[in-house]
Amino acid sequence: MTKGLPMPARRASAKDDGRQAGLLTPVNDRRISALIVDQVRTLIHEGKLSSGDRLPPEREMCERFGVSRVTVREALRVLEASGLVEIRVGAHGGAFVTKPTSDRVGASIVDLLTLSSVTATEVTAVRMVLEVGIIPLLCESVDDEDIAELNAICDRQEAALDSGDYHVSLSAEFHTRLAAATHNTAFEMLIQSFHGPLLMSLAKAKSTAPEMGRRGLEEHRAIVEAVRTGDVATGERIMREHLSRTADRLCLDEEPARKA
Amino acid sequence: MTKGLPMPARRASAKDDGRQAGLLTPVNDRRISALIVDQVRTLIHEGKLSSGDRLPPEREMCERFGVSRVTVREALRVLEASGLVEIRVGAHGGAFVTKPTSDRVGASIVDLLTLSSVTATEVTAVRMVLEVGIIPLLCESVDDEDIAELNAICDRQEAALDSGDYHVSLSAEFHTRLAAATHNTAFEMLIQSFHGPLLMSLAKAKSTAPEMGRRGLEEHRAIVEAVRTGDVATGERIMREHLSRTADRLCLDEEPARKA
DNA sequence: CAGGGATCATTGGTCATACCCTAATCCGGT
DNA sequence: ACCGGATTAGGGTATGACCAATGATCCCTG
Repeated sequence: MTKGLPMPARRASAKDDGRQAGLLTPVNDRRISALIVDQVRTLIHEGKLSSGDRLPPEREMCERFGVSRVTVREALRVLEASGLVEIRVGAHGGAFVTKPTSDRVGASIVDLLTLSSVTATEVTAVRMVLEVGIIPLLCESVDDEDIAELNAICDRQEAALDSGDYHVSLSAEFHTRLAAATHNTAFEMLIQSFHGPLLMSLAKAKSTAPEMGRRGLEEHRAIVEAVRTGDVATGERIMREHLSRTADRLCLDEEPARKA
Repeated sequence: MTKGLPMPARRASAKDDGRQAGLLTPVNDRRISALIVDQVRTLIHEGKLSSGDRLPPEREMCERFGVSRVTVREALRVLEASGLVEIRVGAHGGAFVTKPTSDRVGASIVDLLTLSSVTATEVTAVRMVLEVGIIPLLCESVDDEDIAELNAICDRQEAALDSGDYHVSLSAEFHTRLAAATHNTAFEMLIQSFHGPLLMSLAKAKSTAPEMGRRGLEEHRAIVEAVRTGDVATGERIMREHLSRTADRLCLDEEPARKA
C-alpha cells in the first residue's frame, strides 16, 4: 500500500500537482515532514486532538501518509521540539499530545533571550512592568483560594528560611502563583517564563545575599495583604521595591560582553 | 578516525562502556540526537558559533559524531524547529546559524497561546499591561530617531487611509516600533508577539469598523507626542483608551468555547 | 574575447530494510 | 496471591541508495 498511492504532497514533480492548491496553501511544500507537522498542528489547534491523545504509531503513520518512517520521525521531532507532543518509548508508547505547559514557552523564551543578547537587566525591566502591571488586575480578581495558596507558599518559605534551605525557586513559585491569581493564563505563562531565566543569573547572587530571603518573604506577605484588601497603590509600591532589589543585585555582575 | 574511537554515547551496549562516566553524566542519554542538539546549542550559546556560521554537512557530522545520518538529521530538525539554525538545500547549502529574530520567540509564543485556550480577551489584557507599562520607560528612552520613525509610520498610515488600503498590519508596525523605542529587545519581542495573534481575530472586526482607522491614527500621533514631551500621564491615558477600543471590538465575537 | 547554456559536484530530502532497546502486559510457576 | 520471566508493541539507530536542488565550472558558440 505504501507505494500504491501517489499521496497528496509527493514533492511536486515539476508540474503535476501542488500548484493547483496554489493560493490555498501559500506554503511551499518543500520538505514533506513539514506538511505532516502542519497537519498535526492544525488538528491540535482545531481541538480534534487534545491533551493526552495519542498519535498513531510511527509505522502506521507511514502507511497513512504514504511516506517513509524517517519522514514521519522528523515530523515528530519538530512537533516534539515545538512542545506539542511528547514521545514515550516502550510498549504502548508513542506520541502523546502534551498539555500546553508554560514551561515550554519558558524554555523557548529562555532560548531566544539568551541568544538575542538580551541582558538580565532588560528581563528585569520586563518583569517590573508585568508584575507591577498585574497588581490592579489582581485586586479585582483574587479569590479566597488564591489568597490561601499564596499564604501557604509564604509559610513554606518561612519554614525553609528557618531550616536554612531556602532557595530562589520558592520565590519563583510565589510569583508564578500570584500571576495565576489573575485567572489569565497568558499572564501566568509570561511571568513564569520570565522568572525562569533569572534563576540562572540569580543563583549565585542569592548565595551572596543569604539574609535577603527574609526580607523578600516579608514583602511577599505584604503583597498578598495589599491584593487581598484591594490596596492597589500599596501593592504596586511594594512589588516595585521588591523587584528593584532584585534588579540591583543583578547590576553588579552584568555581562559587559555581547550587546553591540 | 570515525570508526576508531568508541564514541561517547553509543547507547551503552549492555556493559561495555557508558557506565564509566556514570556519575559524571547524570543525564540519561536517551536519544543521541538530543546530545547533538545540546552540543550545538551550547556552542551557539557560548558564542563559538554565531549568526551566519555554517555547520558541517550532514555527512561530515555523521563521521565527527560517529552516528548515522538519520540521527544527525533529527538533531538538525529540532535545532531548526527551535529556530537556532536554518537549513538551505543545494550545493553550498547546509545548516546555518540564524540570527536571533524576534519573530521566532513570537511564533513560539503564539503557538503556545493558541494552544493554551488563551482567549483574545486575555491577550488584550496582557497587551494593556505591557503597552501601558512601557510608557514611562519610553518617556525616558526615546531618542530623535525613534520619534522620526514613529512619525513616518503615522504618515504612512495616513496615506493608506486616504487611499483606502489601510490594514491592521500598519497598526501593528506602529506598536512594534514603539516598543522598540524602549531599546529593550525583550519588550520589542513580547509586544510584537502579542500583537500578532490578535491580527487574526482582528482581521474581520477591522473590516466592520472601517472608520476606526482614522481615530486610531490620531491616537498614535498623540502617543508619540506624549512620549516625546515626556508626558507620562497623558501617554498612559491615551494608550489605555486606544487599547480599550480594540478590546471592545473583540468582546463582541469572543469564543464561548474552550476554557473550562 | 565574451556570454550563455550544459555539466558537474556538493549537499539536503526521502526511501527501504534491518536490528536493537525499552516498557507494559501476560502468563505460568511458586 | 505474588513474583518473575516471556511476549509484544513501539520507539531509536544504522546502512546504503537514490532523487532533487543549486551554485560553480567549463565548454561551446557568436
